[in-house]
Amino acid sequence: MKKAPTIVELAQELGVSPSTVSRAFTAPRLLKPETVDRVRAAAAERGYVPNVHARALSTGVPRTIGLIVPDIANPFFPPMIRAAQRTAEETGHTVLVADTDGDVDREKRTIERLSAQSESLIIASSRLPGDQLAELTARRRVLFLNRDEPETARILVSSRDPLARATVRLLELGHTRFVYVGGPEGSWSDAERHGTVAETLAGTGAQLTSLRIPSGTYDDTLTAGDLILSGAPTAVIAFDDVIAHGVMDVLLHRGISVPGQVSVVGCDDTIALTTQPPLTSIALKAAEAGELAVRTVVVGQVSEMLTPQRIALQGELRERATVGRVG
Amino acid sequence: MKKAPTIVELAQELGVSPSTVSRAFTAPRLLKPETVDRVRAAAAERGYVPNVHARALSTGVPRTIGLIVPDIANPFFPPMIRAAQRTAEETGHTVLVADTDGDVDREKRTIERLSAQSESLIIASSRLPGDQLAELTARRRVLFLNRDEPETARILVSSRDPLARATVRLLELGHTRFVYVGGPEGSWSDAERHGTVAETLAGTGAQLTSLRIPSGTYDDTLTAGDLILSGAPTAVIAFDDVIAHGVMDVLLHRGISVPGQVSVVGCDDTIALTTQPPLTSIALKAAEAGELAVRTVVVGQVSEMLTPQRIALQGELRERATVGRVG
DNA sequence: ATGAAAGCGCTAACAA
DNA sequence: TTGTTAGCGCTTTCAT
Repeated sequence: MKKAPTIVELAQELGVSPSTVSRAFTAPRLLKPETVDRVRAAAAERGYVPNVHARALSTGVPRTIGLIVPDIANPFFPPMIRAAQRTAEETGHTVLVADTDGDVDREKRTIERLSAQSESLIIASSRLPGDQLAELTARRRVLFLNRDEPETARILVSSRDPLARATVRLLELGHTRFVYVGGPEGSWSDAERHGTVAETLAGTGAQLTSLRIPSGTYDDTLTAGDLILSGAPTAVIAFDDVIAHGVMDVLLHRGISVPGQVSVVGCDDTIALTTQPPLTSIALKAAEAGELAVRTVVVGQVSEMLTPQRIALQGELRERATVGRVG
Repeated sequence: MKKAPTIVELAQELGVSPSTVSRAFTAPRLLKPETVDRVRAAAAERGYVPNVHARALSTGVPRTIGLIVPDIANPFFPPMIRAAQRTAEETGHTVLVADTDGDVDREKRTIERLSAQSESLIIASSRLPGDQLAELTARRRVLFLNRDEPETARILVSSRDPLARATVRLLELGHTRFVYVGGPEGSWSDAERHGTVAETLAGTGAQLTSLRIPSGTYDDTLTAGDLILSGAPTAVIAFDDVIAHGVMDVLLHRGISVPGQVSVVGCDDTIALTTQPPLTSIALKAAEAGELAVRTVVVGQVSEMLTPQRIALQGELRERATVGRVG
């Protein structure tokens, strides 16, 4: 296997100094344009690729951004990861993705491991206790996604506005008995969604019953059918589309028509999932969050911590066919 | 921001030489056990983490494995990526995942970029022309996933055996008119599945019609409804579950019962997707492939190319409720 | 069993 | 505009 040439070899072949070769890539404006061309041409021809490790060691800044997610197989994350990687490319950064399994210990270990080789960390849906987050922020350049801890830099993929809008819409259509079917315990998203529905309904006289499908699976939603229907709801708002799908099938099995008798609203707008009739849902700004996260951590001195700020990216209501007038 | 100590600082504090600290991690058997303990304890306490860049530069082997996939958002890949990362951890390797968008140029650039910082490359569903693959294999330590190029090291996530079994089963149930609804053009999986169905049906007198939904989307499958049904099939075998789902809804819309009048078989066994009745499908060994891929590239000298070999991991037929006697 | 020293490939003062 | 030189943090002979 033929290995790529080093900067020194290239320099010798060209009869210039190593610094000249280096500068042709890192500070071309310091060189005579024709020198830059000559070096770059030779580099391209010989297949020279700068060694990231040597560069990182020399400059002290690894052009790497660590991205930690609880579960890469959760369909919410891949679009975010993609967007982060595309954005990082623009500034020559590499995104190192790691998966914690939603496990706190694993998350801690992953943070340790990635810290050592990244200039910044982006942590999604962190399960770390609040005090540890604060401590972490003080020592590392870190940005949180979907974790709303005061005094930290964070970006939230919010469904507040569109969900409030959906709830108001249901109210306008005459709905009075609501059920919120929540998802995993301790999730910021679940808390936000539940809170939004509760706040919007407060003082309207409408009744809200809440329950939770901790696993978030379709099967468990089916199992919880009786519970969901016990309050004879006219509208069901689900934590996400998978649960909403389960709710629809519970309804279907009992001959309850959607949206004729009961309206259903999902969240996440997972396109892979196609229900009959098409589910009204909320499209989240996951990709935008990934992009913004990278842009945020890439600016400024790597030796400085990120300025604490809270950015909430509002999703969009996608009105389809599962919401109708109460009747 | 307090930065992690280096090996030299740690050595000074302990009153030993840098080599001793280094050896406590890389070659503890050369040291007196009590020295090892002392160093490790101090390291843990001071939060010492070896600098991967320095290590990679010094040893010449970056303990990094590049994993290139066409689309991280394709539900087939995340489980594979997860498994690869978990396995890589065992040997202290890091998996660097990159996404090519299914674009050949981007794939080439990604290969260049990752080669420079990885000891091996695992490339899934490569779109590169055959001759370039050969050239690449000669220069880099690379393993292919789902790309069946002779003379290369490759692992194939196969559905041949289970799909042949499903086809035979349909034959036994009296089916005679089959339709294969294919997926993306040029995909190895699609070719294998189509080929398996065709080979199994050959000489049985059964009739096979084939078409393709290049986008692989649910909506486009719906649109192709007339085409799919034009041959009045009694059994439809779909490239994947998304297409199978579309086929089922096409059937549903026209009042054709499943499996009463038409049987349907999917592939991939995407659990997120739950059809009515439950879809008979084929579970693929994606995670196993990710694990095996890492184990394969991790062994041996990094300066040597991988020995060409073809490993096919057979999936499993999951018989559910969409296959029945021809009626 | 441990230390001293060289060097991995690159960048960044400092010189020229 | 270009060259020289000294590290970056670590591993690894070679000494001791």
